[in-house]
Amino acid sequence: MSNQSLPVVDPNAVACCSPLTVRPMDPDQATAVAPMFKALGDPVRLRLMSMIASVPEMCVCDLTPAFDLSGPTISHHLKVLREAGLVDSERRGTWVWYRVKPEALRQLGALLDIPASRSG
Amino acid sequence: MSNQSLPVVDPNAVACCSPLTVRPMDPDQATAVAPMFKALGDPVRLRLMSMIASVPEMCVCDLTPAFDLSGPTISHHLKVLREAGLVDSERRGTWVWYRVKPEALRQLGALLDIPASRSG
DNA sequence: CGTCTAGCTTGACAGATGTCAAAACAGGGT
DNA sequence: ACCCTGTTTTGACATCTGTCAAGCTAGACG
Repeated sequence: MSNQSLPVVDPNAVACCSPLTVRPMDPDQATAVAPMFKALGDPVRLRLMSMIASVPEMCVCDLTPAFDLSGPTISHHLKVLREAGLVDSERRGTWVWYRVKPEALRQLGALLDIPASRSG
Repeated sequence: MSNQSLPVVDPNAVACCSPLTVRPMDPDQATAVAPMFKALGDPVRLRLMSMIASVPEMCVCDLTPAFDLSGPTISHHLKVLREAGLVDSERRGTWVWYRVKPEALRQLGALLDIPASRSG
């Protein structure tokens, strides 16, 4: 199989991530993306996300004590972020480390972009 | 009262809207912003938002028929978007028109920005 | 005033969500 | 083998959410 005719930019991907302000989202894309926004729609998860995003990676053992919440609850919120595709986790020895998935952040950011032609 | 010593940029506002990736959000900001993400965290509302954002303003009468949902349900979702501060509505005669609030979109977009220094 | 249309509010209900306690699981150290 | 610590899973429960039907309000037009 040759890759000689692969387009440089997948046109589907362009439609997929063009800003909200450019064209109405099709229902499938909305269904795909909504869980990411939903995952960020809780104050605890938003803080978890920003704590993880502020550093290369973060141990659960450093996340949990920042909240007045039980370990299982933090674990639950981390699972929601993970299943939304916003973060990845990896166990190394005793501790579990979380990292953001920058491409997910970029996709959401792209959706919220306001093109220069609409900045009024 | 003179305004001679007003800072050009409110330092609080900077802290308020610096990207997630720059520093952990403080709990108050997370509580303030999460409802906006939450409002976008439903496929119907995400589509409504993008339909409204794609044009200067949009009549409810043109939004409702785009969904297989009752009028009250659409009205409910529009109320959620309105109370999250993402859109404004105005009645003019028979119809009600919805507009996006660009500054809200910009605030969320800014939070998701990935600074050039972190683009790896 | 009466009536028609557009949109919102209320009430009800099934299903989802946030939380914790208890139990289970994973590694490390003794 | 045993326990200790860190993390996740399970089960339970109160609250929140998405949806619709029915009723209500606002404006246009006779």
